[in-house]
Amino acid sequence: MTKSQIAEVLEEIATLLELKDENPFKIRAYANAARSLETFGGNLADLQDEEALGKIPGIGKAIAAKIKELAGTGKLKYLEELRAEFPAAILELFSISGLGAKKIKALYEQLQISSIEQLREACELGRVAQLPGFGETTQAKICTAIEQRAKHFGYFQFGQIAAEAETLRRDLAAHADALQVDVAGSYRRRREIVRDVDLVVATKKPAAITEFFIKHALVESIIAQGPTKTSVRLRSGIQCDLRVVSSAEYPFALNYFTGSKEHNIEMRSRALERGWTLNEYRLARLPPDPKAKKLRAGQAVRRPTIKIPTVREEADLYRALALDFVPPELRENCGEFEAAEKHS
DNA sequence: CTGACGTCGCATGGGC
DNA sequence: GCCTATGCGA
DNA sequence: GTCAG
Repeated sequence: MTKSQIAEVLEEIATLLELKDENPFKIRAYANAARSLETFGGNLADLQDEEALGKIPGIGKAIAAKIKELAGTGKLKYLEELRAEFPAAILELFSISGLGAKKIKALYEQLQISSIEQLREACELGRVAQLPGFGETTQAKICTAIEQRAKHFGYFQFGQIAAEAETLRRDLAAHADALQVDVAGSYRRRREIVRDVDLVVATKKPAAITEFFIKHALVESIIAQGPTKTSVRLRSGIQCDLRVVSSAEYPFALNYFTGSKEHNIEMRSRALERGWTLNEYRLARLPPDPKAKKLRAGQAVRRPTIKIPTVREEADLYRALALDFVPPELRENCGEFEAAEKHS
């Protein structure tokens, strides 16, 4: 069994544990282990060497043993047991956007729904809307989500949507109230496959930008709309998210929404090392730690906090974290930090 | 051994 | 109609 | 379930 196949198994375990309503952190532990194994570039000569496996971040004793079993026998008792608790097809329901473990579980337990086809039928018969926690609106949304999936499987080729993305960026940028505009997300990272288009706009008039956006000719329907975040469906069928922020927040939002998730985690952790906290809006001083107090009452105990540099553009943020600028294409936490590390 | 594990915006359903 | 807890997605 | 303190 290959590394990727084993990672997929760990993903499946995470999904099945979610359906079982297991501890969310246990679920994430499996998902993290899957990701970690997948991206682990090190010399893993032997997937059966539990000791070596345990050294991979996110993989401990329990998961190392499971990987060993998989690598050795091609099977996993634990997985078989989990699978036995649900019909095999039920996992495809997770590909309907808007459906998560909780809703899928309810549909399964109360209407015995375990496939997309069964779900479509139940929606058309109006049965889904009767369930507690569901309603007419949710039922209708599920119907359109099923149609969406049939058309695109939820994925798009970069080239398929490049023209739309650029048009939106250009038209937003031409708006008098738009101070800065960029396409972020996996599109900015130039991934071949993208699931949505993420736009970030800096403005002093969020409402004006949002209104302009939802009325754009490329927008087919509105999925969600709020003061800072708006999601729409474009004519091509792809989902497009608009984030509206202030100029001061812009570099942070652009960086955050460009990702990748793994890259962001590493960025946050580098900020932490310097006594800062990084999120999609700002770099700030770490809030006072409640238990690091009490010593030397009366005296201000100061943490080795470094003064926060001003960040006006994305490059400033990398500079603040003592990194060379990392081009979006390389932001996958596959060695870019080692490469960007400034050895002083 | 024990506590943390990211966090927040939006839509919805249901109770008032 | 308003308020809030929950699920979902990112 | 994994990790750091």
